[in-house]
Amino acid sequence: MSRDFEFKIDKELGGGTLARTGVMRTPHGDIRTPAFVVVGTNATVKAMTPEMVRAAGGQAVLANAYHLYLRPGPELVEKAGGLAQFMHWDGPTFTDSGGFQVLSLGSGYKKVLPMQSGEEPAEAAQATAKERHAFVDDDGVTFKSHLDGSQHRFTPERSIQIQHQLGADIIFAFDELTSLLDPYEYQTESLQRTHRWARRCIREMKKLRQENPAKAYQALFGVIQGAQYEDLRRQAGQFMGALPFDGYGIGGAIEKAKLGDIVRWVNEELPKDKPKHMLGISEPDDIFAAIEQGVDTFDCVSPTRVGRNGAFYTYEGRKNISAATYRQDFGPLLKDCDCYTCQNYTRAYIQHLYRAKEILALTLLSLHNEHFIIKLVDDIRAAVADGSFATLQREWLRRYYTDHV
RNA sequence: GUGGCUGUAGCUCAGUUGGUUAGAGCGUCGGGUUGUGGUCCCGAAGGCCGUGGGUUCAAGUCCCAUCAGCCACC
Repeated sequence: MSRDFEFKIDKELGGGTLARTGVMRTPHGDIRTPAFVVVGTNATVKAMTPEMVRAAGGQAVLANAYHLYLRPGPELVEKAGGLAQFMHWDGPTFTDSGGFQVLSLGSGYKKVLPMQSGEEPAEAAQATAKERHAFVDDDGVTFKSHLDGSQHRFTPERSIQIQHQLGADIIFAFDELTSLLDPYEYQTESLQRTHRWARRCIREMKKLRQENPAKAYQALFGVIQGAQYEDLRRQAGQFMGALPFDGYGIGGAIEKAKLGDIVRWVNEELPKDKPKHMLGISEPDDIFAAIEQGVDTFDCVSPTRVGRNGAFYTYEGRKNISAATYRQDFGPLLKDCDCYTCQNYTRAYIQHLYRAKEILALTLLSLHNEHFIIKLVDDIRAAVADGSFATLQREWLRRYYTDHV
């Protein structure tokens, strides 16, 4: 347990929900929760400067051990003064363990983790086997770099060592990602392995803290797996909850329709006073569902990724800037939005930039999207605090998902 | 003027010895991307195959004429 990390719950919503507001205290600043953590995998939020991330309301940034291990290497980041200093971000940072990436990037991401089922299982499984670049054994994972195909190996110890060098405030235990397509027997076997790995992560963290007291500030979050099975998720919650983690990440293969249930099962088992981070979500309905069931922080690549592909968020749903109807639209992306993009640029101009493949388009769209999602979470936090969560959820989602002509 | 080359989707081009509803890339129009490969994927629209004749059961493909562009030589 880190002595420099603290989580305090301010307000619980009650009424059959697990929603709450709180504050995470890290050595590099506080995070008011629920909070959306901005993803900066490669020690950068793609297309945005840290000042822009801050202006968009971002409180914390999450980078990735897998990517930074491959390039530029954790030694360099450590030499630079750690992740935050290296990337010029003066706030809290997270790093993910790389457990997800060694499997998802190596073996065909789309095939491993379908958020919405609807794919032919046989076909998908075949593709997974064919493209497989990663192999799991009880000790760790051997995988091939997506950059140059070179072979590497992560173990729980190695992942923690790398994250220790990267120096983020909050780091994650090394876990095994399974696919919804894996049979129950394999999910069970994998879960036991993830739990053995969790113990090894704690042991390695303890050792590193003793060896290097100056870096003892890092908080370690355990990751809950268990796929779509209630018994496995609850079992994971009980097992991991008994270990001395500073907080928990909820991960793994999650079918969209079951997201709320899965989070509830897990959070009913985990200690209430520990912070819960949900890995990789940001669709508005998912955000509401996760917060309702007690998630405190989450992260997602979506706002920047969809932005780089021309999409922008509005209260009436997601739109595409390349749409012909915006050719002569001299209004902002979103009326009454107070982000830098909407305050200064028109849809017509941003469409021109996007069609001309100008890099500023990516920046302006990413900034708006990050701001939009962050503001949504800020509004939800306020609604949890004043008890209006249910009303906000109902009205916000109805407006967003109704077909507007 | 003579000889040669080229005319197929908005653009650049493929189209076998003539053989079903003529294809690709880009562009256009629309959709997708949830612990990030500025990647990529999925749909759709769009073509009197320069024009007119001819041969043939059948012509983008072969023949003739004609128009346009390019090149070379007078």
